[in-house]
Amino acid sequence: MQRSHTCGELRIGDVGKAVAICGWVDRVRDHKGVIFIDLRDRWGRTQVVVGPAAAAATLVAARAARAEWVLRVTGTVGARPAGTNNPKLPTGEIELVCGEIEILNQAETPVFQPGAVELPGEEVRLTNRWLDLRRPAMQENLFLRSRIVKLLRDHCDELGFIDVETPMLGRSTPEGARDYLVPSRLDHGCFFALPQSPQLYKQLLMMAGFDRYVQVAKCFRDEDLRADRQPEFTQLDLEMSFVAADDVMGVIEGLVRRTAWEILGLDVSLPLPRLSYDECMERFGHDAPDLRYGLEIVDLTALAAASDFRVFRGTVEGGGRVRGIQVPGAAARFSRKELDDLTALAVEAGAKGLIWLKCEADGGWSGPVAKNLAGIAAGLQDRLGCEPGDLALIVADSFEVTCKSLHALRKRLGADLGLYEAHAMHFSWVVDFPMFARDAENGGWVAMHHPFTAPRPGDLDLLESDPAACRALAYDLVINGSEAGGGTIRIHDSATQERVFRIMGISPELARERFGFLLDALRSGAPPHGGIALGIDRWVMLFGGLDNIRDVIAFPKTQKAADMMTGAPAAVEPKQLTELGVRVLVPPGKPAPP
RNA sequence: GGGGGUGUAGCUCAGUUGGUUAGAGCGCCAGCCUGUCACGUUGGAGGCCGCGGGUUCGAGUCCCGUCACCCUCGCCA
Repeated sequence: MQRSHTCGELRIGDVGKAVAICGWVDRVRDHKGVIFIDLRDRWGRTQVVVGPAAAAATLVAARAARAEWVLRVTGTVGARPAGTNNPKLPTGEIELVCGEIEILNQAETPVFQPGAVELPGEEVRLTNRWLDLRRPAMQENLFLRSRIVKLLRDHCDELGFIDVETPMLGRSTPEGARDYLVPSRLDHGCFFALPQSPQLYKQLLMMAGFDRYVQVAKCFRDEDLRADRQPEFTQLDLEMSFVAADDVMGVIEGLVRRTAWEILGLDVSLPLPRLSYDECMERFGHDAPDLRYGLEIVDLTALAAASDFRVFRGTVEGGGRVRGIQVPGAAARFSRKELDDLTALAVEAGAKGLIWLKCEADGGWSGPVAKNLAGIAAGLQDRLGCEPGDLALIVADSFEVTCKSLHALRKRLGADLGLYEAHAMHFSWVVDFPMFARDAENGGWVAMHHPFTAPRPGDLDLLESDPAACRALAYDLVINGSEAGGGTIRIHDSATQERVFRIMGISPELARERFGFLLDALRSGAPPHGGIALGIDRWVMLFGGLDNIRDVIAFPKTQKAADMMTGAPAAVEPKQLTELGVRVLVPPGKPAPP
């Protein structure tokens, strides 16, 4: 070992010890007679002091040392002189009185200093990720991630789960997200797909009798990115046999409770609240509602039907809905421009407009259309629970549009009005999802979760007669308005599976070709089973109080799914393409690497 | 693919109504400094104003296009 201690380890009790530490030069403060060097490593920072009595070579090295040089320093731990302690550092009561400095490596002037106060732009951080990852904040994020992953694994291990790895090179299936494809060298024109999730493999492990499977699984989806979405991401994927939804949810609740306690010291009471999908859409307009604050949606359709206001009447007569939210005490807080911004937000979500009403001191409404609503003024106040000073925001449109726009407004207001504590955590389940949703492209039915989801036993009869009404044995874990996990009980008999395929327009022949192995396995003794996958990146982000998934991923991708550090994706040698039987239609602008 | 934001020194940013030589802080280089810890202090170097067109006597500033990064809608079983 080149070092006896780390840079975060030495304390007042170590005074007098001869030690050796290694690390990066965080800062040098050269006072001519005495030179201070802050040496930094993963564990912390220690001040090295080089006095005028130091050996000539040591003085030369200390004067030469620059930011991010890598040093090995030997010397004696000394107590700092009275009045020079640094209470900001855990090592602030001691310093390493320098004996010798060994320069392990020099460093060019860094593009930015990991210890700097100002955070560089993300482009700079991503191109120089190794520097960015030297920053204590980023190191903390990755430590947190490591702790959470270990905790999840330990918990599953204690519950008897077996960790099984599944292939990365699999078969493309048309369902779901766009696949990342890998061309086959031995079979030109054929491609592997990187897994969007190990879904079928883990079901087959149940059919193989493994009973309880878990994997920290890398997943790939070639879709556009978001602040909380990367094209490659990590799931805690698990599956259990002989279970009902409650059993799977129980395991996850144990994980939630343990993680919240060990990471945040938070005592989460179980069971977690459960909301049905329908209730979520009615009360919050979204299937992953942020329950850290109120601003629930109120239905005003019946009231609107009785009004003279043409917009309301027309919407109701057209089968639409009139819904709104009451924003307590907000009437005075929003200027005309800010209300215009809120309107723009609603319009962006598809609404034709936003009706805003301010509840005045005399109890009446004011606002652009207040006079049109005279007839139902009292009714509105009653339904919305508005008092003087409150603001009411109302959208009249189809149910879907009222959901989308009011959800957007709710989200904006919750954040802007500071309706929740910065560190608040709220965990809940959303259950009773519909089995199917309409395909936006061809109008057919598509699986809301995935095509292997079991319908509620009581809804089996609805499969063909009324697919829209059929509910699934599905459950999503929601943390702070973010989908942090989702799972289902799976279909475990081939007959039901084939029925579900058929509803989604997958013919028996197509089903056999693509999922023959699954249907065969289902017919060869498949136990009832179900499972869930947790988005680990999101978990770490949420438990770390962060708002960006890239900060919990060591080497993330940009919005164009590029790696700014390595330059991936990049062109390849023509020879490689020939070997793979691949021809590029539109060559990229950048030259192939040498 | 659509909407929005950003792009000026190594980094973070300012830059007025289009007007002379584009500034600041940090960092860098050099000098001074024996108790600092975001050390202090004096001096210095450092610019394709993302890129390409255009308007103009004159463009960092106005117009058009384009690229990159970020947020967002679509998309994400």
